[in-house]
Amino acid sequence: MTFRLYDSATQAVRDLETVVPGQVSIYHCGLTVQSAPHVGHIRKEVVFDVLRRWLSYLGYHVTVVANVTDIDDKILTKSAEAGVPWWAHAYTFERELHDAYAALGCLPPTYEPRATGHIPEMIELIKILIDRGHAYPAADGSGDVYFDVRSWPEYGRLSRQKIDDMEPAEDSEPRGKRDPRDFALWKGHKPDEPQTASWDTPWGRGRPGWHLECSAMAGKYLGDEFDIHGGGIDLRFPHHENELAQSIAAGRPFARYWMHNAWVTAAGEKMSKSLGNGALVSQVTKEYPARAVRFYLLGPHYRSAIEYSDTSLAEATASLDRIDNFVARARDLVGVVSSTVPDEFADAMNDDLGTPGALAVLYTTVREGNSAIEAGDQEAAARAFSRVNGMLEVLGLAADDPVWQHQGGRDEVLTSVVDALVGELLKQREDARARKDFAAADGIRDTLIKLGVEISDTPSGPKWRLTR
RNA sequence: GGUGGAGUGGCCGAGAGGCGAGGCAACGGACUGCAAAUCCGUCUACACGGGUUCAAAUCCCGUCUCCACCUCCA
Repeated sequence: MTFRLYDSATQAVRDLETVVPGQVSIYHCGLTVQSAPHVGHIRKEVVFDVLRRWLSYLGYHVTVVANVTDIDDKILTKSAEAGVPWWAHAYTFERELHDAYAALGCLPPTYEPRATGHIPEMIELIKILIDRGHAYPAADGSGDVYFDVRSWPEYGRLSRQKIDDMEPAEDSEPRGKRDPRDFALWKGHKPDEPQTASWDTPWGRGRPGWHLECSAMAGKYLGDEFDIHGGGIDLRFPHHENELAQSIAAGRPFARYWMHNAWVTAAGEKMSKSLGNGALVSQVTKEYPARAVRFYLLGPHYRSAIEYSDTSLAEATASLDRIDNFVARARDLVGVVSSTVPDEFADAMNDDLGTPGALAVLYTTVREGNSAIEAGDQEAAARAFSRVNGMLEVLGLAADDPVWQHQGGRDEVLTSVVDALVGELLKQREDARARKDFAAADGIRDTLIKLGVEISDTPSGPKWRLTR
């Protein structure tokens, strides 16, 4: 079975047919580094990380590009308010973005270009558009350069809107536009903006428009035609519509598939900074294990909205805990095994990245594995263990995946010391149990539980594991 | 006004004409000194009103409610 993906442009699930056989090129719009990322932002990173891992598992050579928008209106406004240079502001939150996606076990993109590093590519693209009659410098001499939507009959194709049905922009000072829906490719420098935030062009000093940079960078790193263009569903219009128009109007075939993830909601409403309901990644990963947060984000399908709540996070933590518990028991019984992936899991993943179905297979396999352990069936336990390993690896949830190693707590030396200490206490507890001094035995157990060590009495003696 | 999406059992969340996704919680049982963990079992749902069909959560018509995009947004 081949990998199939829902393409927002055609509103259909289609078999993945890549530009170059055996290779997949993916561009997903990164963040504007203007403030700290919340769970909603990071959902996109996790979704595309799993996509990338799955395609790699299928044998594709995957190239992922995610840009960093390090210059825009908000960055200029906020940095001015904070009294720091705009680029310092941008770097600060770029680092926070990196911390956030690393915290959730996301591999860094193959290339992560910054908008400000690609001004020449953008200027070149604007030239092509002007030459072809699809762009023009603003009539008011502001230095703005606009895309002429009326010159491009297909404008609105991606979001299936007709130009005349769209609400005209509200701010609408005409600003030298031919049509209110024309969007800025380039923004002329304004006197109150820092000189460092503008570059020379044939049309005067200025800075990039948001839409243009993605077209320019996608073209540079992935070529004129590439496979998958992704981002949050809220980017479909205007951002992706505009990217598509610019790129195709410039003679580039651009993306074959458009993949959009739904948002994270809080109390039913889209998580966003302006509503003040954004749960910061840095905060959430303090309250819940980072792997559990990732697990939570993979529970619903990527095209469904996902509700953020303490209940959901607590549930995800409990569920992952159960899986981890199986992994620990299985490793204890059968040692290290190889990794495989069950067919049903592969089917679910191949069907538009169906993580909910894939997780159902994971749970089922865990139950089968636990049953096998109960029954003392080593062979069946090993089989289940190897499948669980394989599934966890593909989902980026394997506890021993290098992406999690940087988050403390599982240091080897520390673990061996704790192991010895807990072992000593368990020996004392066993002695107490042997002389039927259950009060003393339970006292030791209660202490350990309080410290985050869970005890299980098994036929082969007591076992322990960390619960946090 | 235009475009897109949603309403599923106590809660979360899949599915998208027929064979009970799954998880969490709860309860009952097995196991245990007691627990924990684990396993087995119970909880048979699809906003509302019509219709099509041998068969509808799924298709069609209508109604209600909610969310999102059309302005910066993952």
